[in-house]
Amino acid sequence: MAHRQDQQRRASIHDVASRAGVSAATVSKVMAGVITVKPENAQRVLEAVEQLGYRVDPLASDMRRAKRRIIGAIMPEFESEFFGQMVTQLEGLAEQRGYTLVAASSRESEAREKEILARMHDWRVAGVVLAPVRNEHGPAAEFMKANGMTGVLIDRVLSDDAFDTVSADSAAASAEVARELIAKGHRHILVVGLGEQAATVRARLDGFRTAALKLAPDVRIDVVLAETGVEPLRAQLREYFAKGERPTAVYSLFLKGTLVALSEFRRRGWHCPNDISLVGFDDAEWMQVTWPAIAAVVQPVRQIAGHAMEALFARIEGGEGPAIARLEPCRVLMRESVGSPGVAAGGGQSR
Amino acid sequence: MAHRQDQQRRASIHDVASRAGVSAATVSKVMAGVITVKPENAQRVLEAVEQLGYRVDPLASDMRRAKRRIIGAIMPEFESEFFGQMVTQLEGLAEQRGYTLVAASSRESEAREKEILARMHDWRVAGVVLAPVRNEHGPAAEFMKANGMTGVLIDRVLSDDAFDTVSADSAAASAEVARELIAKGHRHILVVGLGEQAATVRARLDGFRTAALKLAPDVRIDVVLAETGVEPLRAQLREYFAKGERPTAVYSLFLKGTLVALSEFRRRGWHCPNDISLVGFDDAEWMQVTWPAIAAVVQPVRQIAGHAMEALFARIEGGEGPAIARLEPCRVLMRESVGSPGVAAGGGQSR
DNA sequence: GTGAAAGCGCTAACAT
DNA sequence: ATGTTAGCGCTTTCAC
Repeated sequence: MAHRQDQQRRASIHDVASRAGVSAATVSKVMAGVITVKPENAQRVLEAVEQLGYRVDPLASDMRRAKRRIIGAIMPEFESEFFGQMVTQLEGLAEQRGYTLVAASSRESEAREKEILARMHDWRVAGVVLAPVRNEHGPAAEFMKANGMTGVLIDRVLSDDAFDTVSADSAAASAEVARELIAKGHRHILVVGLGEQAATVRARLDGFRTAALKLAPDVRIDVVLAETGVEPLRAQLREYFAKGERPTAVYSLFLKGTLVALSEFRRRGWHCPNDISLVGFDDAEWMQVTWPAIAAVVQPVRQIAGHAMEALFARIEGGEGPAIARLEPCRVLMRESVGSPGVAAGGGQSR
Repeated sequence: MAHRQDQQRRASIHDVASRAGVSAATVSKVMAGVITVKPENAQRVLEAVEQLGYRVDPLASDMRRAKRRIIGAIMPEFESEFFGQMVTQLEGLAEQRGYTLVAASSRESEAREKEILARMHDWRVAGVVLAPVRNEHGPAAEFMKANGMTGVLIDRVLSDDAFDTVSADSAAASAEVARELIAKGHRHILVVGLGEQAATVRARLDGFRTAALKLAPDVRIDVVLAETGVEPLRAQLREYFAKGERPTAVYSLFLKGTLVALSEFRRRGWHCPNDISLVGFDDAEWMQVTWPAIAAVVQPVRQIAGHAMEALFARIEGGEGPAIARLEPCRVLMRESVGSPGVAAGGGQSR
């Protein structure tokens, strides 16, 4: 059993050194795993460490180094499954390399995003994984550039010339959604999104439109894009339907949009898929247990996190070269919320 | 505009000092807002700070202090709305007091929980907000006690004699659920939960049972408690229904249980509320947009976070006295998933 | 192989 | 009011 100096001041490297009868420098070497220490001494150090319950103070240790072994992660929010999983993944990957992840939420505010980045710079983090609120051209990326910070951009980005980027292959996934909807016979489709998320929304919209028009030149694609915020989107959507528009399917480009669409369907008494079909970008656990289950594009969180960290550490360890942009393939899960127009679904809905 | 030493080594307190023609100590005082500095000098310091883009290194600054201005937060997971909101709240509250929140996920593992705590101790955090995997008696709380760490326990706890605790008033909320279900005429109710979360589950179950039996002594309450993990719960639930049991309502004591219940209903082709009613502890955004909307107990995240931080900082600032246990009142949202047995719901479900 | 010395960037006592 | 001194706990030359 290790005896600890409970409640007391924690043992420092000097305590260990004197107990082991060596210098602090030697203890430091043993802790760092340097092999040039006489086995006998190493043994005594290890014993002292055990007896005193000594542990290296990571912050003090980092003081002397150039970069601290801390990775900063900035997400637009923590409340959704996607970003929750992302943080969990990033945390694990950082840990594996002996780094600590410090995560912060920009709460969908670019101003706050920049403040957090400044704080992370103060902390002299080794690198940052930034999921920007809008896109790769925000003030945060600017700040990172201006201050020579090393970082990787993820999610709401396409590519950048200063930083590596990793995101879901929005265009390809959207094209697949288009194929599915067209194949089911949909010829009037509404796409909803948030203009704020510029590049990503563009990619998703273009990917969808291009594929859809190619397969069915006569398809009508309406677009409701709110510039900013979920509530304005709700209002615009309500207005759109109030005009009497009656698409047979809705493709939502982001999770909150899917929720808004569902709640607008509720208001009007429409059921999926009989009255209207629905597919959303971003999957969530609940989508497979509701009736009907909601079709969704599943983003490969693990791959995004993995490749982001890979790229980040490559840069931290001095990797040079032009910024690379990765697109990770998504899976499209066509569930019960999608049907064919004019064909009542069997099973679930009607009783 | 501030001129920064872009890319270069960041300005240190000495750079500022020499540029302002004062000593580092004076700069330190100015930065700390000490008023005993001659206005003229303070002015020059501020100018130098501006010109060099100087910012205090919070870690270096903390080296000299007893406690570091870091708060650790340990959550069982980041993927659910509840803990996501919790982290967001805690982050904001820590920030307000000039502290940085470092959040970590124990991934529902007590072993990992303890490891993280040890790491936080290494970091010499000023305090910890711990949402334990099981309850207040786990190895993590033990570790905190043994090492004289200051902390607050939240969520899956009731009370403790070593640490302040803050959690939802599970018993009261469950009693309200019982009242609602009994009032609707339910006399055969299934409660599902996770035994792991001992104290909390007990409180929820007892609160429910006591209230229900008081109002309707003839009520039959079945209980399916998996000891550990969601999948075993699913299996037990399946077995329960396979026996031909047919309660008119299900009360799930935690979010994942609600999802499992819904998916089991799906398997059997049961709809809420006509075939069976459902209420779950823990609300989520999607629950109000599905059809039917799912009834839920809403935990007061802000209050829990707020009071937890209040208690924590009181201790950090030397507050003595016996540990207090706070219970925060919940709201119960009875939505469409709850009906009366034998009475078909109007509107939504049938078409 | 090992230890003494010199800091990392900052703050807190103590003089002045 | 300000500067000097002495570290916080650690790592890292660089002699020995």
